[in-house]
Amino acid sequence: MRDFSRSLPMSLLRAREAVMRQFRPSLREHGLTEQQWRILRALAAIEAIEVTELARTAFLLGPSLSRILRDLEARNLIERRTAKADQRRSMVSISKEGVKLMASVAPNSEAIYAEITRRFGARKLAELQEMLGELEQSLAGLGNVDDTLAEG
Amino acid sequence: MRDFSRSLPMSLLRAREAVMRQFRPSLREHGLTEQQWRILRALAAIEAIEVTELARTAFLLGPSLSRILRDLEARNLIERRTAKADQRRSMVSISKEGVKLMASVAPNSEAIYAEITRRFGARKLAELQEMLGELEQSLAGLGNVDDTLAEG
DNA sequence: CGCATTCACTTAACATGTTAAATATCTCCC
DNA sequence: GGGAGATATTTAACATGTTAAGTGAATGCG
Repeated sequence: MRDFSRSLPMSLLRAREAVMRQFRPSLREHGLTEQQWRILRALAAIEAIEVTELARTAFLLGPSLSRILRDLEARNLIERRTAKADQRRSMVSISKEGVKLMASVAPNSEAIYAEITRRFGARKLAELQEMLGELEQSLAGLGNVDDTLAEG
Repeated sequence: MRDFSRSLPMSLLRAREAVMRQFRPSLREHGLTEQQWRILRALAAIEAIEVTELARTAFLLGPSLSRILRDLEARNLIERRTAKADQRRSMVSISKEGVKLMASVAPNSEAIYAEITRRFGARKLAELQEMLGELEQSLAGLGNVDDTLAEG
């Protein structure tokens, strides 16, 4: 069997960890996890958004998002109101406090991102992201592997 | 601020998820998580290994590994014995049952990996992994960001 | 209308990620 | 050889990942 430390999943995992390790300490100083930060950033770019759509944008599963929104709301970093037309849906938006917190984290975060870009190279970074996107695309249809390959 | 859905961490996260989504159902049928599978594969390649070294190989943090080893041992998929020379260390190895389980999962896993390679292209896959390795390398030294960039 | 179905979201249960602290053992140096 | 500090591993505590089940509201169709 192929040396698993050279497998694609491991390469992706290690690369992502190398990147995230740069951001986590700074986020932590502001009492934010990586996922909470993703949510705030997604909210900052928009007026208000439904929970399901936010899950798609921030790339979080529903249950995780549900918990995190509960906590962020308790910290007054976000606001929620039920949609008028459909009582099932709730509209989420960032609060004034949330915006303030983002403003205090963003410069640091930007500086780190800039340093990563500088070290790796802007062109290579663009190439890498292009390839990652293509990888995602090429696996997009391959949803139900177990129907075709599993047990085979 | 940069559209976060196009950021490097998100690209890496989505790409990895696209890949892992292919493997999880098959692993799940055998009662294994992604991390447990990584450990078994790491163990299969070697006679015995210390916990700390295994953590490095399987890219898991100590506390996670500690819990998982406890569970795998309870399922008789691995074996542990204390090192003679140093009572602090414990040597971990895969059990006969573990080997058997691996044998039952590996073909499926290999088939999925082959299909991913086919779809994305073997050459591009090699290029991608090369770039991921370079990214990791370029951030290797950048350990203590908060000493140089944070609060700046 | 009425009710089965679908939908949006949450809760539950268990596994892992992450940091800090605890525990046990070993090493070194006086 | 004895105690301070280092090391290997585990435990604790809290946050998220993952799948299944629950809850309440909307929808469709007889």
